[in-house]
Amino acid sequence: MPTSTWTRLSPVRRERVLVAAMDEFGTHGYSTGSLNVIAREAGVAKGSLFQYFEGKLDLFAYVAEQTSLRVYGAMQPWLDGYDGSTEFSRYLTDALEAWLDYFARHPLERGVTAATNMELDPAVRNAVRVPVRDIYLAGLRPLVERAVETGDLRKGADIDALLSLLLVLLPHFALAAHTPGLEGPVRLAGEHPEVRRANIARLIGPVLADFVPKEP
Amino acid sequence: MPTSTWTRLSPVRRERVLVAAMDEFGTHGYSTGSLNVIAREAGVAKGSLFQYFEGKLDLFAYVAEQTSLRVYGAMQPWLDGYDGSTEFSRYLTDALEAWLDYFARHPLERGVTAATNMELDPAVRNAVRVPVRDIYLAGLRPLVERAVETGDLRKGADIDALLSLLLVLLPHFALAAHTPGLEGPVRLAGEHPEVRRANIARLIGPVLADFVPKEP
DNA sequence: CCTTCCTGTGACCACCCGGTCACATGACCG
DNA sequence: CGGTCATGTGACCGGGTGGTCACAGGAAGG
Repeated sequence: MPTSTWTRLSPVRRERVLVAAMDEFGTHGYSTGSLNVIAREAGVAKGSLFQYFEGKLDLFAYVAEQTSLRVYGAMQPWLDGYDGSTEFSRYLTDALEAWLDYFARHPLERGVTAATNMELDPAVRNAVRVPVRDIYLAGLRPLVERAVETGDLRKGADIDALLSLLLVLLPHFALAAHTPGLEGPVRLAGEHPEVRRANIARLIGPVLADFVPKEP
Repeated sequence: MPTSTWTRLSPVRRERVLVAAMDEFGTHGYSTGSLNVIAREAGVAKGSLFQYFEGKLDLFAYVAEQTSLRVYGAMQPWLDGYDGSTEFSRYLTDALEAWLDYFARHPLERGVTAATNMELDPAVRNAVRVPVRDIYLAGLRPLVERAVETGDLRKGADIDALLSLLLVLLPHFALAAHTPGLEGPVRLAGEHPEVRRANIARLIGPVLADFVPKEP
């Protein structure tokens, strides 16, 4: 948790520090990220960082939390906007396209998401990855449950299984296009938007097939 | 690539260095892993490491390659053993159970696999993750193609899509049970083997549903 | 005016890093 | 024996790390 000094800070100074930290941690990860660099890029003395946060881990946890809130906020219209008026697999393809676009256009958030997902140290992961997963779950579960209620997903569908699969696929989709070695034969960084959209459908379609109602 | 000195080394000494490096990199990852620790744990002078490898990255790449070969070798019976005599989803569930067991019983290989998958630095990923993905693909594609030939998977199934999904799910399955924040609601670290097996089927079943022949 | 409190600062600390290199050891060979 | 070569060693190097702390500046309030 940030100190009370941090909360009293001028918004511009806060933003400068936050952006510098997102950039550094997002580019180099937690352990390799440097507080010296963050302070320099933010135009702030290193000592100041320790007046705002308890230490490196505290700062990283704050950065991860703020980032996931930004991402969550950007996707909120999609989470709220599902009303069963379109087929669920069509809706999900649209949402994933927006999801990919968001990370393509927000490299800072993408970097921090990558750093959060790829952190190895269990202590750091517990401080950072576990809370983020719970934020994802809190957003996705109501959506899926609503889709089952409206009959857009099959009654009796294994909701937990679908959520588990989405929790694997969402970060993958967000990062695969920009992370060497993550992409399989079906590419998500294709030049043409139409190709990319078709490929999203190729990947998510089969996963959903067992969850949608069977055609009579 | 290791130096010629390395190849001339006594097997015991090679193994001591390899194990120490797997342990250190597997526990702390590439950038945080320490050559000092590796040398100490292997009972070898630090200078010797630089006679065996060009530097830290060369050693890590070697460790990653050897590890993926060990893993590949352990799964080879499964890759070769598929003969279409059992339903494909049943076969894959069995294979994934063996996959999970292997990593549960081989913490060194699991650690290195995690470090390989979670490395953030693009230069390191290109040296390490991309080759490993190609090894996976080279093992999986023939298997899937064979299953389509035997009719165990639907004719005209989108093989590339299935491979892409497997490339996401396999490392996830290997690591989720031991990595905080990776597991979704359907847990793979369940105490009872039967529960774990059922959960594997809950996750892989829906993914395969669209690829198997439709029941008449 | 002085005092008090909050905030900002960067030199400084102990520590660890990857990498180097001058030297020791010892096997092999003429 | 002496000479050569491959190998092993660890002190040493420059550099970067997270974190600390004595001090400076300035606003508020008496």
